[in-house]
Amino acid sequence: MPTKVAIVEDDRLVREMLAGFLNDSPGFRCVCQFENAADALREIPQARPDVVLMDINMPGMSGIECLARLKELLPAIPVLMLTVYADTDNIFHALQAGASGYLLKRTDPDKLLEAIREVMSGGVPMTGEIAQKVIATFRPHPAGRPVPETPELSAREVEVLDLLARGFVAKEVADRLQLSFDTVRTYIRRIYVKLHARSRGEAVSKYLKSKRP
Amino acid sequence: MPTKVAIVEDDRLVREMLAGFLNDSPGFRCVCQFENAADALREIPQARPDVVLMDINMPGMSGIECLARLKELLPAIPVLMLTVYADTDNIFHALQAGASGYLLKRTDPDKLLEAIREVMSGGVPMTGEIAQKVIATFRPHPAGRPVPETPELSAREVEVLDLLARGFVAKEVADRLQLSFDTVRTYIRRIYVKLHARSRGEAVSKYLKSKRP
DNA sequence: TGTCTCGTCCCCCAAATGAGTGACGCCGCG
DNA sequence: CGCGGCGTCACTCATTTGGGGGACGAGACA
Repeated sequence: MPTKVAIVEDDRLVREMLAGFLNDSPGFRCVCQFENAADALREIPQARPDVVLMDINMPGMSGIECLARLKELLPAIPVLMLTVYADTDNIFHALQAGASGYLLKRTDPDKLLEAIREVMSGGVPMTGEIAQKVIATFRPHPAGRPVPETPELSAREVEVLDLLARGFVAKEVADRLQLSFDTVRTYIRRIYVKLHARSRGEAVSKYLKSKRP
Repeated sequence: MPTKVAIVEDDRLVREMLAGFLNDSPGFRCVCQFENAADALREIPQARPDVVLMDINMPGMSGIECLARLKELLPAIPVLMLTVYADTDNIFHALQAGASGYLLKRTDPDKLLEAIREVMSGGVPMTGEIAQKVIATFRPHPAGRPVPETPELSAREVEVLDLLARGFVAKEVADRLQLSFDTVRTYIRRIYVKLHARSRGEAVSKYLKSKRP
């Protein structure tokens, strides 16, 4: 019985070429394809593929969000992320959400089949490029601790974050710290990048947790 | 030597009547008056009054914010809050920020002098009406614990807050919980009221602190 | 029975936020 | 000596938020 593959990819061309390629490869079968995350979430539980190939950049729900939700429905299903970008942030989020592998789209087709086989046998395939970034993320800089660390915020950033945690809005922080509003917003943005956060709530929560674990 | 009083009050009429009244009262002296919080913050450290009468409702910086900052500059100076509103929220914030007393403006003038005397001798004067609300705030409902409690959030509210702490925005929370966007916002608003918070950051911070003190 | 809290949803509005850019000077590390 | 990180500020834009309302049914509690 061939390995049943589901494809989630908004670009029709890429999607169909991928499906075609899989169907031409002995031992693989594309059993369903979706052009958006919502459809995928709805149909995949019925389709019961063995593995999902998921694009990250899609209009509407992102592949990472889709991955996270899919994992709630079907925790066991392996999902391979496919993307054109090798940016640390997406990698981080995808792995955190339970991705079973992370491939760049420019990966050559044979490697893709290999990766699917690998994932089916419990591996976590990723290109060397990605693997490097992954280990970099988990080992901040020097002689590393093995756990994901809070990237160290600068003193100013901590000041700002602390005030945010105490309920002040950006404008009030600016007043208090005698800074311009835009400066404070710059800090907040940098904090988000460092903490992999997207909102006040997440930043504050990670900040507090890093203080008292 | 008379007690030196500073007045912060935007309403000119009220301010001057108050000053006049104090200056007519033996043992009291209004040494400075300000029509806004910013001026007060700038001048009060120089003027060195014995006590500050602070209005809450002022355009621009509120009396509570002014109080908080003043306390950073001069932690020892007693500040009496004067307000027309007896709403729990302002009381809560003012006391938290270090107010030494909380009077309603409709308090009769003699009581005001008495309150100033009381504050000067280390007391925390407040009208009975206020005092009631204060104790109510510190003792949620039944047979009370003496410490300020996290008002218990409902199960749904906790669910929402938890997702907020994990970085989801209201819309995403709605999707995840299968609720309408407006419903989620209603929860968030109720959470703010219960937690005396004004933002994601403050709510999340109080929530996490209540879980691990 | 009346009054409350919940859970759910709806509307409006002004202000705050996030995101994307861009810029400039300073400092430290290689 | 350049490059990156930091601190500082500016501008634009769509979206989200916070803060007001109001509404209705289901239970709880009195």
